[in-house]
Amino acid sequence: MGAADRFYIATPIFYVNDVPHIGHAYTEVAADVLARWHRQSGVDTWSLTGTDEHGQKILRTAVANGVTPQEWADKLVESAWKPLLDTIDIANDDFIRTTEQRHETVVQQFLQKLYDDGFITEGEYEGYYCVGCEEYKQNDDLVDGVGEFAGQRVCAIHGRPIEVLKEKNYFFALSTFQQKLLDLYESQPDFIQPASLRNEIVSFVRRGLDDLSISRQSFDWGVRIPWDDSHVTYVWFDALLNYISAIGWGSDDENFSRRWPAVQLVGKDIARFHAVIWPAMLMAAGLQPPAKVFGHGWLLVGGEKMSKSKLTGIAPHQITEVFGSDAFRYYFMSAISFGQDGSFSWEDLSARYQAELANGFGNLASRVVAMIGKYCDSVVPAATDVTDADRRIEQVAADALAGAQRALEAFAIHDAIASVWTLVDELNGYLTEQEPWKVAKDPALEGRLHTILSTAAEGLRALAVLLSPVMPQATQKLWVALGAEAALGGLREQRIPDAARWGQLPAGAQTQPLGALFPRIEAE
RNA sequence: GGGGCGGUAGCUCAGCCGGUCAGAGCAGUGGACUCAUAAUCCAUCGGUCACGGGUUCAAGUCCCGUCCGCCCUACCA
Repeated sequence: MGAADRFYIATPIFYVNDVPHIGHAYTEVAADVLARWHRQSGVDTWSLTGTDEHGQKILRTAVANGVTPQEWADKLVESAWKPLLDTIDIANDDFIRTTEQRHETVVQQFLQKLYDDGFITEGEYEGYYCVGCEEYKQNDDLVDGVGEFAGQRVCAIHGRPIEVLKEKNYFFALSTFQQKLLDLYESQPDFIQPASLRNEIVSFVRRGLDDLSISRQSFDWGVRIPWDDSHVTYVWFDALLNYISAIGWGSDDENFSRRWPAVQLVGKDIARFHAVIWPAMLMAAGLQPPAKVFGHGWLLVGGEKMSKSKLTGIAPHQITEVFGSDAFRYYFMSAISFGQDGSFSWEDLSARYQAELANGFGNLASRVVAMIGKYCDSVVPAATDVTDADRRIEQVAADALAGAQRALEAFAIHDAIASVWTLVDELNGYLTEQEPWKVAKDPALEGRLHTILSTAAEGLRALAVLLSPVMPQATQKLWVALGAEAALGGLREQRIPDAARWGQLPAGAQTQPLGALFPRIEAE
């Protein structure tokens, strides 16, 4: 099976201790739209997401809450992360947790293989250790001391001097992969996208790589190092392996070779792990690197990256409760150039909802379905008197599809939506020009009336298919209202490449009343 | 300190290799229309493309400098 026939997309897995915010949701929605689009294009598609549950932070919060780390993780997965996927209507094929047996087994197998092949060596890790926190600190976590500790670097949390501690660690020979990585970036220029991120990564790798410490001795919430159970695996090394553990590496070779390699969708902050460490790990194990690492931008609130400490973090449900999940998906996918940072504001969301969804697409659906109800007894009419104006709609639909496919290939989700939207705009203009409400008054023009409404209904049929990956709920309602569910089968079974083929919605299909797809939202 | 990205109409942003590139959407204004969620359609107002130099026949578009903003600098999408 060729690369074009299959599509495996993976999101980063959520660190369970985080609080879900719209940034997490943004990544998920993007992956979901890409997956749904490919699936409906007839591509053998698999989409994966999940949770990252090991590490000291989780251990500590679990202890603070008086439960075991596993219980703590279980609780967060069920109360926060799986509900997030429902909130934004994600249709993932699998959900992997790093505490699952299927994952831990793979981590150990993988480590053992690298160890046996000489890619893992013993070394000594030297770091700043805060006794209060009971953990090693990065330089960022330190501040200048005051008072009796003036002149020293101290822990930002405890304000006390840190100790320099040494610990035996196992190291992954990352440094030996520098040239191989550079060769990869060179031979596969779109391995890292967008280009700005690629440049960043390339120059980072050129500066040289250190071996990576991949084990910890100071706590025990993690996957045991198979040949030395006094160590647990470094969380990132553990977490990255989810992308292959979930598809059966080491246990189901057939499925593994069917799915791998993956497109990795990541926030640009963790691109380094995915575009440097991860491919190196795979190379060490003799596996193909990911197909692509695509780094999307940040959601900015008030011009700055969202953050909890600045209280700009927004929970996805705050948005979906007001506007619905379709609007959430549409807004972030259409308003932001995928790959670049984008501003979020309630005002912008609200304005676009009103202008584009309620007044644009939603109202178009309303007026067409209402006219078929009113002038044609709720039966889709036949196009018997076709003019250039009607053919033009057909052409716009074909162009919209072609443009969307081109854009999607390049992961330009916003451009794909814009291309589809040309059909929304064209249909609204078409109705205004054709004035079916006037044509309806003259019995002699019945053929034209039917043709106009048939064309409009057919256009809506195409829109329902093309927009279903972005707005599964509204398009489903429209699909049923058009009588398409009964006449053509389920919306999800419709093939995107066929979406612009005219004349699919048969004359005689029974339409049903359609409530507002995107009801007006009164100002709060 | 080093690195990245950005500064284009009131707002959010397109503008790839320099030559209809001064644009889109929204907001504003005027008009048309009534099938529809007072919605749609047409027209229109609006910018010395951050600032200063330079290269060029020609520069938002390349080069240098300055100012401003954001981000990264090994474990936050």
